[in-house]
Amino acid sequence: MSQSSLKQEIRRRAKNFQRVRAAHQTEVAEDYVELIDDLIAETGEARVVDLADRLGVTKATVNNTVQRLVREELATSQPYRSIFLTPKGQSLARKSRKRHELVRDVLVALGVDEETADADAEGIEHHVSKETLAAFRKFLGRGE
Amino acid sequence: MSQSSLKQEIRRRAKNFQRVRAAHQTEVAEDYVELIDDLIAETGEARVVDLADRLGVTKATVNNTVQRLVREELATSQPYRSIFLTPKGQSLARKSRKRHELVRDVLVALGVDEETADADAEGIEHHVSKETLAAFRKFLGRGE
DNA sequence: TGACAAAGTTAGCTATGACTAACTCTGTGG
DNA sequence: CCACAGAGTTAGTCATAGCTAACTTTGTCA
Repeated sequence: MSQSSLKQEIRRRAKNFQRVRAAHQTEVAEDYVELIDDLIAETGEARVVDLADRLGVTKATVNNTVQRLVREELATSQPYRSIFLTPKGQSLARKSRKRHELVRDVLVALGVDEETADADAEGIEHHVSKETLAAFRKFLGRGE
Repeated sequence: MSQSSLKQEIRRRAKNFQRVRAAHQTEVAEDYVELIDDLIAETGEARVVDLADRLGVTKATVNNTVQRLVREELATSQPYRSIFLTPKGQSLARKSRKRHELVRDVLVALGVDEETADADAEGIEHHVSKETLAAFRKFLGRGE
């Protein structure tokens, strides 16, 4: 490999690490909006205490994060009231859920048991590119 | 679903989120030791400046993280000298590389192009359980 | 109707992991 | 043999994301 293409390769990989780090910052938001959407569907409202229980964190942590979601215009909240999603938040929630299900289904198709597949999909889903999602859909025979 | 199994389900999912968060804390360490191992193999030594270039961060950031690796007994370093892995660090590096390659190969087998597969594997590899890795090996016909 | 439990909030702490800027050390080429 | 460029380090800042402890608000039921 030439000197210049070696440098290019190094830069390409660096960009990739940067992409992964960026994905991390969106993960939390995706997990929250998906859960908020679920809770509203299941119980009619999304409360701090329920998010805390389901995420395995304290109410204080949920509060902090919800404030970030509000700042990013993914959610709305009034003091002492339950949390709602903005249209932007809803669309992110649905996109996240679909992606989660696709990843889980691929894992199951590869022979992973359902519970493990669901658990692993939670970590994996945030790092799957559009191209890979398309390949997954094709693999499962769900159109391109 | 009964009340008690609903609660169990909630606890199970909370544990899973906690597991994913814990995985995040090991990701950085895994990326570093893998790169350090690569650099030593390729160039004979692992320098701060090369790690910084390849990870897309500054030298200061690399320094901080290397100190954490030393604290966790994954690496050793003397001031103004290059970085080495402890046996524990080497074993983590090799485990990480194998896992990365396995994930990449599965993605390629599913029809993802090589460059995308390698890029996505970087984010995904840290969230794949033993069970799923075993299923991947079986899927690729590489023994159980 | 008001006490109190449950829910929500706030304040203040920790660690990680990123940054810049300013510094020191190393080692090599003139 | 030493100047200086390049490498490494340190100090100080910021945001995220977690925690506990202490507080306030809400809403229910005796």
